[in-house]
Amino acid sequence: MRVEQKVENVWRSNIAKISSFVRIAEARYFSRIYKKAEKVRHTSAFVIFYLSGKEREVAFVAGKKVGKAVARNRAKRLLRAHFIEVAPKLKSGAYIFVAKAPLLEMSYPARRKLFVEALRKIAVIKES
RNA sequence: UCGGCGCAACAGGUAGUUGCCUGUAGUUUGACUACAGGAGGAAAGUCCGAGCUGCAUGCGGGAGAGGAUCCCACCUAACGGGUGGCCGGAGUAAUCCGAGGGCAAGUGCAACAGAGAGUAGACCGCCUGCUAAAAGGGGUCAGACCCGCAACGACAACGCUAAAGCAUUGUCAUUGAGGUCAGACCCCUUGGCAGGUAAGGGUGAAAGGGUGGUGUAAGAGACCACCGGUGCCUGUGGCAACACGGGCAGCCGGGUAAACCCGAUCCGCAGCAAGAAGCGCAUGGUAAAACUCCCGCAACCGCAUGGCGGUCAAAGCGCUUUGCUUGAGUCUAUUGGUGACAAUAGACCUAGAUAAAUAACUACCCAACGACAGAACUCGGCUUAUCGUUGCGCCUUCUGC
RNA sequence: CUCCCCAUCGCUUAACCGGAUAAAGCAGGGCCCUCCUAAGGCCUAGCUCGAGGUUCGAGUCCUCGUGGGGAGG
Repeated sequence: MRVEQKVENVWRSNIAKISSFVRIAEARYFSRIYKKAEKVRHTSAFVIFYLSGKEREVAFVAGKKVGKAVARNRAKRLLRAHFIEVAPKLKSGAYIFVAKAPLLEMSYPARRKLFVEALRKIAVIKES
């Protein structure tokens, strides 16, 4: 219930909207998704956590291992850019993408292929 | 020209597709549309200085603790920053570098080596005196002995001669030089003892001014000349640091304060996770405070009232709003100044996010995938990281003409 | 974001007020001992986070950087 309330607040304040997905901003909500994630997909460049639900929520994370501030920002932007491409096809629920260091060294086709394949493996892309 | 030095600017661009943040306006108001704007020279490290905000009533002052700075003048809101100079060092030069007060206030430290390491010091050396019955060398003197030599004399023998005499041999005596032995005296060297001496050697990172002379037993600032340095007085130039001189003085008092410390100057402390407001939650009568202390004034409270004592009532948690971007602002021109910078005029508004916005992809340009790298309250600096491109000014050991 | 600490062989610690060839234990390598191993004995390699500065001399003092750690919602 508490989490739902937080989500309401986020909605009301009208911040951080990406392609009809709302950004996740609450630290406790993050750890909740990490623990209860229904599907977790590891790749060489990033990790995906997915928890199904009515709302459409997303977050992009880059830890200190990725690099300095510039590298972390770029990693999150790359993940966000790929996410926007496939966002309309995704099922509703909470997504968290955690970047890893090798992401920055990959070329665009390789990144895109890896991203789409990973989402398809956990079966969250609606077949249309 | 090669090479080098200094200063400044830029930090990929263009087009298309899909997207992000903020503001303004509009609409069918939890959204959408249009327009405008949207990281840096270091945004970094957090090393300094401020603004701003608070810190047990406020204002003012003082002391202590603690910290910082240290040639001079100027610039600046301020600074430990900058500019110009001084001094010292590097370089042919342009130019660059320097935490650059005080160890002739005190206390401490200097391993090893060395005689001695801070009121200096005698290891070698140099010099003086004493010692010697010690050792060696030299000189003088007189003596004893020795053997042969030389000279001269006496005697004897033999030979020659008429004789004087000559020659040879032997013995003795004298003299001379010589050798050996022990002795006396003197000198030198070595040794021992007592001193003198800091010129020289040697040790060390460092040995208590340097060079030459006088002087002395040998030496020494013991004395003298010149040079260096220190202190005091003083002249010229400079705002000053200081520079160039003159005179006097004692003879010279080494290094280390990024050792304790002393002196002068400056600083109250904490930080936007400061602080303020709203809504909600759940407690609570003791917890919470930002270096310590003193004085004065004012306000208020209490009391036993010309005085004495005192001064917080909330702190917390969750969310939202605010602080939050117009400011010691930026650009241009002119003037003043060697310069940092200042003044005047005009123009401009230039990110304010909050899991945190500038992106992804395609094509082309260029030698280049492009360097270092992402605002988080805001400024002024410093330091560190950095692929390159361009412009301006300057130097001349070297390369070429 | 702000404010503080720390750094010595592979690991855990020493090194006094600046004076060494930087020390010890464990771990490593070699040899001895043993039928073999363990234990034990002997020997051995390996370190002051990096760059400057102060000093005659720096692990120690100072500055800058690097890498760790902590506190504040």
